[in-house]
Amino acid sequence: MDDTNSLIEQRRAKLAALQERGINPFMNKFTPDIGCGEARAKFEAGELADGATVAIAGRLTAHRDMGKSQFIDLKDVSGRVQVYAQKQALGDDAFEIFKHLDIADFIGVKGTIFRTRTGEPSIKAESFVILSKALRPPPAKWHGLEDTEVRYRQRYLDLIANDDVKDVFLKRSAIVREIRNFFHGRGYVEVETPMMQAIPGGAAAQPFKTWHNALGCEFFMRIALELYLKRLLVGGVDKVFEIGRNFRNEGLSRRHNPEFTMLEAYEAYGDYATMMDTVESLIRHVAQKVLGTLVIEHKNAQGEVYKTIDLTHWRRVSYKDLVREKAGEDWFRVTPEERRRRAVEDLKLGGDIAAAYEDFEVTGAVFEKLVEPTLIQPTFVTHLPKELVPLAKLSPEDPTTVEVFECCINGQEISPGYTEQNNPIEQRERLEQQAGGEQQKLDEDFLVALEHGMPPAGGIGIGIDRLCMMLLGQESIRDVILFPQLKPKA
RNA sequence: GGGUCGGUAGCUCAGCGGUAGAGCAGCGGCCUUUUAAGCCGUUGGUCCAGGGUUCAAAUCCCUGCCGACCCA
Repeated sequence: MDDTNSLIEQRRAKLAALQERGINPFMNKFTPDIGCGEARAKFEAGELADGATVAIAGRLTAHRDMGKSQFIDLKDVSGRVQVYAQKQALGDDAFEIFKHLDIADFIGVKGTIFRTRTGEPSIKAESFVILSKALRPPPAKWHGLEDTEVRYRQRYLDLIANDDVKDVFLKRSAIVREIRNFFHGRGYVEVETPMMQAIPGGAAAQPFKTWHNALGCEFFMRIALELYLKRLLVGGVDKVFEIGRNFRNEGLSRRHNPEFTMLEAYEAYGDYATMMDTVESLIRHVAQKVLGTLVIEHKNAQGEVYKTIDLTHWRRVSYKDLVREKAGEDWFRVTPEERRRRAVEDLKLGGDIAAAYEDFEVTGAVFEKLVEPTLIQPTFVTHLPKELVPLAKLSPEDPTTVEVFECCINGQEISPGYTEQNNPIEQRERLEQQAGGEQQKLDEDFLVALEHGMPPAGGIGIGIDRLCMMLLGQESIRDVILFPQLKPKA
């Protein structure tokens, strides 16, 4: 990145030449009165009259030199518009400078809008100023930028070169906005809770450690939002949500980034069933508002649809029924030894089942490896074994299970939801089991809060990154996170 | 952590033992309604890094770095 090459040297020489002429190629201020794409659209729609004067600004993305006249394209977030510069209109000196503008420079242009012979809405330049001289060449003209490493490390180049990438991130922003709108519309309160925690709770995951100098103690980056939001239920904030970053010190993959964005929402007097309705309504709302459809098509590079997700139908089915579909009707009636034998021999899960796995983990592997990846269409998997979920309440109909769901779409878990545990005594027992005897890992402050009384409540979490993958047709989490984690370059 | 693939000009890539290549971009020239403008000319390289084999290495071998995918 500290490299120099002839293209950079040329641009620096142009910069020096401009400065020698008394031109400042990094102007402090230029105020456009309309966006580039906006001007074009309004002209096409007849809202901007032929010959109207406009001031536009943007990045120069292409130029077509005609000798004594020149066409350039200017681009801003609203889109692209063509600018037409003539030597006789700008004058010899200014036109000479105009001709030597580089692709990627930012300029401001004042002129009149008109239509060229080929029908292109264009701005006939009357004057222009250089707003920011680009000292490096842009990566691509029409191939786009392909190098994944450059795309992720220098995402700004990806956004410049690949319009479809920019579209994904603009839509991600819209998705988050609509999530907020949805919850605000239902009377939820949005809050912010600590990211640095003395005891990282609410999930089973490896945390990142950090250190506070003045307090002289260790902190952990949060792995979940849950325990603080429940404190707020205790505090009387009956409908509460937070959208925030979680940090998990685990492997990176196409579906995992060390920091990822989570939504959690809790509603007093709700339960897992009302929260299923909430998740379904939320995702329908977001898809309809952002994408204008409930039928999501994932397309490959050739534009062919290879996967369709239909958000108009949401299946609700128990964990056990799904396991039976894949592993046999009598799966839960045979002995644990027989289940393990079948999983390893018949279902060929030997590589996924450790010798130390308990019986429920054997079934868990069947679900995770054979069921979950097949759940492309929206499916609420309900009534998970109680061993899997320490923070939920037992199901009265089947006390070996808890009142929870996992909403799976696109072959991955998008959202878990529970009838939240509010019995402080049972909660303590479950957390103690989970902590495995490490007393200092128990969040005593949380347990004290529960002892003060938490209303019965339903809660959900939604992985925003995975939701975006599903809605935006991206198969890698790195393509919905602007700056995904990569190993630092030496 | 293991396996597979990849790293060559600013970008996209070819070359796979015998002088470092193409298209586009850049630079110069012609052209005052073009739009992947066109035509003519032309510059540009630590072939990821280091070691080895060889008369000769971008190319074969080893090690390392970075990335993608698959698996754990």
